[in-house]
Amino acid sequence: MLDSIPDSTAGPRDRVLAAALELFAHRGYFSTSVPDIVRASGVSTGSVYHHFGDKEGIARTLYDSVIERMEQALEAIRERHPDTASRCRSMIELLFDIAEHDPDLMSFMLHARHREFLPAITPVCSSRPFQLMRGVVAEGMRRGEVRRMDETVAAVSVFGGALRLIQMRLDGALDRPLNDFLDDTWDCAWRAIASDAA
Amino acid sequence: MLDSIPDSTAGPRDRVLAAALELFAHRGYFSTSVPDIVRASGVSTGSVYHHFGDKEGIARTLYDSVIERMEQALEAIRERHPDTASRCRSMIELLFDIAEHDPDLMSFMLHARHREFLPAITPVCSSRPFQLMRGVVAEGMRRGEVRRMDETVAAVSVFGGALRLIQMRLDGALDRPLNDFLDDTWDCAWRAIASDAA
DNA sequence: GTCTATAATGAGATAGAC
DNA sequence: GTCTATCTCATTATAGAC
Repeated sequence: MLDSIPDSTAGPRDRVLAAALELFAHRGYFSTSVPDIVRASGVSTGSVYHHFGDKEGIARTLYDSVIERMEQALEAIRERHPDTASRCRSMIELLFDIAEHDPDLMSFMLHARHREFLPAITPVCSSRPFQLMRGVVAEGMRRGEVRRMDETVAAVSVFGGALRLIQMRLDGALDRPLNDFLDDTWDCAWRAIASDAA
Repeated sequence: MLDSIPDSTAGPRDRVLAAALELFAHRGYFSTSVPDIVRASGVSTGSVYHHFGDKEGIARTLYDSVIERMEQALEAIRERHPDTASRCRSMIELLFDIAEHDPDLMSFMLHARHREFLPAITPVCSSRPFQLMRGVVAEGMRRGEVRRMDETVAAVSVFGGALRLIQMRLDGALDRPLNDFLDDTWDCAWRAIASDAA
């Protein structure tokens, strides 16, 4: 699993990141001011600017760390599972777990409009974690586990439902935990792209 | 189809809305200042505030209009098509068309973080258009056209892939028009939820 | 209803002591 | 490295003539 960013005991850098993640996830980047982060983290303005340069630097650091940890977790799944179906299922399970266990992290990663405040960022869909997920599906297609079709369509079709469900959960539109829906979600996801042979 | 909001010939109200839609879609709500809207619309600050009260009022008006037109278009599809499969397929087709023909509108409707600037708004997933889409799927389940499962899961599974693909297209991560992917997308979407009997 | 000019606020960022 | 005090400036919003 992903480790959460530490909060109270850690150094100022991590305290700022933890506070920023929570504030960004709940109010959004633009509705969070640097003074808000200063208050919530207990770190002074000067220290914040010393470590991160500017407000955007906080968001960038957070984004990079989130993306990297996500990628590692997905890569670990890819290595542990040999076949495409169990890889994809485990990835959906991971996403559900993170969304339940660390909703702020998932919220920041998923629905934050990063382009609005991180000008040089690549679109979420092109980020390395998503590319990795797409790669798994593409490999499944070469192996005959996934039906022949456009690779992008296959990738969005197998993960799109789960991502949408996560978004609903984060928005408070779903009362029960995501795990309750895992079996149904996975059934739909795999039917969408599974090879007819299998 | 949805009518675009008028731009140059219309009254100040519509000019402001058209300019705001474009600016919000491209830069986001928070990166768009009222002076930006004033410049782009050619309507004065005073007039803008006279009509909309405040900046949020512009976004709210836009949001309501977008949601309502969307709902009407979806409802028209529901009335025109008797069976669940052709209803869902037409809805995906509609979404693709809007995303290609009026990307600003789709962008504002889909990826705008409305909660960040419209405090009282209901989550996108609970908006009436989405509820309508969900209702169509639920009806299909009662009729036996859609497999028995959680209704929410069925709804996100049939539309999730298409929505994800639209997001990629809006983010510039997809070079070809969405229509090129319609058949593959629909095939996946319907396999995900179709009753085994059919 | 529409406009220009302006007020008031709070933001991001810096200076400089410790 | 950390802090407080402060600067600068763009933003939202208003006032009041026409």
